[in-house]
Parts: sequence; C-alpha cells; structure tokens
Amino acid sequence: MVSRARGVRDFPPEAMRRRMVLENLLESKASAHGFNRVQTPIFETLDLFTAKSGPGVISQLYAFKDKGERDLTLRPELTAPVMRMIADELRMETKPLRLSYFGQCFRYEEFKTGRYREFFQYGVELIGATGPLAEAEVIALSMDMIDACGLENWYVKIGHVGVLKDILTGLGLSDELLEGQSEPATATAMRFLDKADWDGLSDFFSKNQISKDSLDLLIKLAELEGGKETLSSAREILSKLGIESTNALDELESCVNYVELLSPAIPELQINLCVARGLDYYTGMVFEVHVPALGGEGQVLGGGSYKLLHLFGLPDLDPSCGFGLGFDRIMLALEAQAEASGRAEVVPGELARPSLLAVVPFNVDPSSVLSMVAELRNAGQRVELELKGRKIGKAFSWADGIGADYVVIIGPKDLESGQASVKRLSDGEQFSVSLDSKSILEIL
RNA sequence: GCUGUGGUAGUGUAGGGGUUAGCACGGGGGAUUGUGGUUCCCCCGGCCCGGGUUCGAUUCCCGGCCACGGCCCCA
Repeated sequence: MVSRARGVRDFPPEAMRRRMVLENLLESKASAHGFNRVQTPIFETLDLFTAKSGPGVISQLYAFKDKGERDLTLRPELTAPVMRMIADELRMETKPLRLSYFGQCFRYEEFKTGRYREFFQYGVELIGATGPLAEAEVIALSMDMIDACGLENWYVKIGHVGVLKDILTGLGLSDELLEGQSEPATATAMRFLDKADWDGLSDFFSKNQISKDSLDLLIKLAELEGGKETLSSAREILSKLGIESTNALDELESCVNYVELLSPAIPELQINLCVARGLDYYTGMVFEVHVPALGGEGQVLGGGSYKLLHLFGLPDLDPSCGFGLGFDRIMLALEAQAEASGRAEVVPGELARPSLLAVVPFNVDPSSVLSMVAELRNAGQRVELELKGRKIGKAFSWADGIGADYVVIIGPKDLESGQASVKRLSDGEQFSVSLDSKSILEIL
C-alpha cells in the first residue's frame, strides 16, 4: 500500500464541502471590507523567505533545487509572497491596497492537532496606509470573520510594540544592532517580557544598570490585562517610569476606539502591552485571537503593523498592516464546539443547499431521460443519474446512500404514460407527474 | 529537541504463545423482473514493518514506521 506522506491530510468530500463553505464565508467578509483576493505560487525562490526571516528558517522549509539548480522552496507562509507580488505587479496600483489570500503552506516540523506540515492560511494585508484607523480596519475585518464563523468563547489580545519600545529605549537600552550582538538590546528585553521570564529580565536589567524600581514597574505594566481602562493604568506607570512619549499608547487607544465602532461583536477585548508576537518586524499595533478550548495551539489568528516592504524596494509603503488566520485551527475549534453542543451544523450555512435528485432510468434507454436531467441541472438542482442499471430496490438503497432527497424513477410504464414517479425519501410520499423538468420542479 | 499512550478488515472493535482470529457498520450479490432507510442468507476484506525469544509469535522482548497527546519552538 502506498500511503499518505507524513504530516499531510486528505479532505474527503464531506470535509471539503465544509472547508469550502468556511472559505466562502471568510471571503465574503473580506470582500465586504473591500479586500480583493490574490493568489501566489505554491513554491518560490528560497531567498524570498531567508530575506524575511533569516537563514535559520531553512531547516523548517521544504526546500529543493529544480533542474536548473535553482534554490526553491514550498512556501512556509503567505505574507512574503504577497509582498513580492506587490513589488512585482502592483507598484502602480492606487494605494492603499486591500488584498486577501488563501492557500496551503508547508513547514517541515513536528505536527500536532492544529499543526500540520501542510496547513492552510487565510490572510489579508492592507498596504500603503498606516496608523490607528488602518489598523482598526484590519482588526474589524478579523472580528467580523471570526464572528461570521460562529465561533464561541474567543477573545482578542491587542497590544502595541511601540509602548515597550518607548519604555525600553527611555530606560537607556538601544534598539540598534550593535557590534558583537545578535540582536538589539530592546529585542532581548522584549523576549523576556513576551515569555514573562522576570528572572531573566532582572538579570538583563542589572547588567544594563537599570534600577529595580523600573523593573518592578515594567512587570506591573506587563501584567496589566483588561479592557480600555488598562490604558489609563498604563499611562500612570509610564509617567512613574519617567517616559515622556505616549504616542504608542495614544495610537492604541484611538485604534481600540475605532474598532469598537467598526466591529459588531467583540466578545472580550484584552489589552496586553506585552503581545510581542516574537517578531522583530512588527512596529505598531499587534493582535491575536485565542480560543482557550483548543489548549496549546489556541491561537487562531494573529497580525499587526509591520515593516517588510523595504525588503522589496518599497520603503514608502511601510509600515503596513495585516493578519493571518489559521484555517485549520478555526475548523478544529468549530468542530469541537459543534460536537460539544450536539450541533449538526459545524460551519454556518453548510447544510443549506439545493435538493439532490436521484434519477433512475429503470429498464429503459437512458437517452429518454438525459435532456430532462440537463434541464433540472440548469435549473439549479443537484441531479445524480443512476449509472449501473440497478433494479428498483437497489436503486433506492443507492439513492439513500448518496443522500438523495428525491428519487425520480422512469421505467417502461412511466415512459408509456408520459409520467415519472417522484418519491420524497424523507417521508416516503410519492408523486406521479408528467415527464418533464418543469413538472418535477413544481413538486420539490 | 524532549516526552507519554497506542497500532487487529475500508471504519469501529473483541480476543489472545498453538483459534477456521469473533462481532458491528460498510461494500457486492441474492430472498424480491416497479419501491429505500426494517428483516433473512451468501460473499468481499484484517493481526503496521523488521529482528529476537520459542517447536510454534498476531500475542512476549527490542528497533523502526505510523497515529494521538503534553512541553520547547512557531517567520
């Protein structure tokens, strides 16, 4: 037996139908917010991703050489390819650009529930506009999407990397990469903050002659969590720390205010000034959506404002803002929730579709029913034709097996009388109607 | 990178050092040459792979592979 490669999945018809409904749901929201779908190649040149993420990423890529010895790789994410496309194709377009995308990405790493070697990401980028309003637009779209999925028990974490950067540089740490360092001092400190590693941060601060008082205040700031009221607590701490610049906090506050107006249903908004997202290209607002019920892999969406376009020769488009949505994780969360509540419908709207008609030419030349089949299909019905010449009893079993709503039998007697026997499987009621698509459609 | 549990027809399972490896669903056919989702009969189809212990291993041991979890990481 040849089996599936490790870490990848098949999607049989039922799973695939559900996924397509979810994708369409996301797409309709993106479209309503003015975002336009794009698509980039499954593989790219290797340097695209090393440019964005450094040479360290290679170990987690499906990288290969083509027959011309070019270094290529399956894409591990979609942001960099979209940036590349903007540089290659969209320089002349009116800004800002609102782009959305969906597709599979590949990472060579251990897989778990919600984490596969081939996984699917939906994402959007708002390119060429920056600031609280642009950020709020992006967050509002993400909220709209999550809400439309029917997801329950989720929360949003919003932060702004500028707040910590202001504080850390205000305390005397450098955000420049100095000789002999692998990263700027501010980045080191932010890693400690992100992980809530207070001992590590304490050591690091004492090496840099930063006072214990500052450390304590910073920890207090990092542990702030809650709604908008958190912002005024943060302001107090900043002034105690002697930080004068409150630009980042002001921006975050405007952004949150805009989001509240733009977004219909934010279940729980958590302001957390330590959301660092582990990435140094984020420059402003950062946000994440979490579903606690998923456990370890509970982050289903993440994004923020970033500077990446300078890597593609478009520094004037920095910073931009976007997010990526873990399609597989959203699906897992929805399935778990449907299971828990005994709900048959996992993705909203997945059960709504046209009736399925099983058309059974019984002991007659199939030619006599084919044009009617075509008409029914053109009228928007789903029509499946019995192809194996089954006898009546088997034909019904077959129709039942494929989930048909109606069985249309056309046998010799029917042809003779110009009738068709239409049986509704849900209650067994049977109708005799004249043998044409119009009459059949009338009784459905 | 570390680590826990498990692997028996397509699916879900029972069993267990010598069995014809049992059951259910599924699929195919028949009872039934024009009525399904109820019933009856028949058929299809399985012990993850390799090595070891043994007269004999699907069962016990070791390794691998695969699956499912928990950490680390996650552009």
